[in-house]
Amino acid sequence: MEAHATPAEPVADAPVANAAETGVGTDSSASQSRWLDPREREVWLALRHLLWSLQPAVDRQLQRDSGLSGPEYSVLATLSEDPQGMVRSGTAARMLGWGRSRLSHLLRRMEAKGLIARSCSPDDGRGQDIALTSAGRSAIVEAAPGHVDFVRSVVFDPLSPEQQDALREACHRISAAIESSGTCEAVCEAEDSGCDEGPAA
Amino acid sequence: MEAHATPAEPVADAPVANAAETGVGTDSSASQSRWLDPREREVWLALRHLLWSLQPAVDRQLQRDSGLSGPEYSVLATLSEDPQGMVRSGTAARMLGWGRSRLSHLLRRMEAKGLIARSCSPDDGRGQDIALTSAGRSAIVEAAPGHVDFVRSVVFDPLSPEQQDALREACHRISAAIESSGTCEAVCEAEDSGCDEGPAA
DNA sequence: TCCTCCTGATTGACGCATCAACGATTCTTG
DNA sequence: CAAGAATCGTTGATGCGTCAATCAGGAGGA
Repeated sequence: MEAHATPAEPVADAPVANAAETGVGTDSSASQSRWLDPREREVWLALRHLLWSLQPAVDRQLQRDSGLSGPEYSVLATLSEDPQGMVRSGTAARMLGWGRSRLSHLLRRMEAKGLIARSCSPDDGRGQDIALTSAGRSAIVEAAPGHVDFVRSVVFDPLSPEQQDALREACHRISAAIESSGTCEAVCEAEDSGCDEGPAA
Repeated sequence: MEAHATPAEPVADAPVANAAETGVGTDSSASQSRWLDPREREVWLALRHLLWSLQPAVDRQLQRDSGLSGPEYSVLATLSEDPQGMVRSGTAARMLGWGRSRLSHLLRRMEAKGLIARSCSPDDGRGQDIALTSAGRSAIVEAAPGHVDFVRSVVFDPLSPEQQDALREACHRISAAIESSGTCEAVCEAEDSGCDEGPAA
């Protein structure tokens, strides 16, 4: 059921399985890291399962119903937020919390598909202005309702408001811990962005 | 701060932003999907942020401290669970909740690195037995403690036991909703597997 | 002005995931 | 036993993400 790279109580003195998968408990090894106890293990497995299934599920719904990949949708959504439907590449990368490279690769493919257009000369000769094409706007306008419906059916419908708030709080705390652990990178430099006003159809 | 493909109140009658990013509210569009209200939006953004940061963080920690990718670690962990350190390819795929193709590609690379070995003849001529090499076993044994420490520091330390349980429950519910939405695939067919006993060093 | 440094963005290489198609083997059934 | 079907695993194409290297434009100082 839970399946997935599941752990296994190794041996020795270490309480139980490691993070979520392993089976290498033993006593030797380095560190005196406390293994996860059964309860913690269940928590981690549940979270792990969510990580492995939610993102792909969202992507698949978009792909299936709108022919857009998750990242493409994110870019189009970001552009659609802007009154002009046009933002600097670097700004978009910051808003998305992505690295420039990642966005650049994606924009190349999206430009080829006609979803966005790049005009290379702003006031700063280095930047590029990314603009939503009409095809891009149609795509996002058509994809949004289904996306919202899906998210609602998958994360909101099965949770009570209290559970939703608890989830938000947990997410915030974990995210904060990740950020102060130095183990992130592009995702962390995000700054501004809020919600302007959507141009819409 | 939250940044990320953030929404934007579009226009019209629709309450607010869509799932988490968009800006294409409008009144037209199809469906009468209820947009997310501000509170829901916050929940979704927090979850979205977690999805985008936790998995990469775990992968980076593994890569940095052990030279293993996340998927590689999962495979090694799965093999290490088995007393023989050897399982059928298809079985491993089921335990991991992965597609056969995905595993096959990964195994090819792992075999090239000497982490695992494939012996092609079991009782069933189609299958392959995947075995942990000594190098593979060393790798997982060395990587596990750091992995557990990281998971502990990032998801358990910042949460009270009550919050952890609430998180588990929320994850279960969302995962269940995903599975009954038909928007998953390989991840969902998992069956058996629990925790045997770890072979360890 | 010229040189240096910083920033903005692209590129190529590589690992990774999905999808569709393909051999291969085993099971099933007439 | 001999199709035909289901299963196992691989492969190739393509999209996606990261990293390191690179090019291009702009900013500050001598």
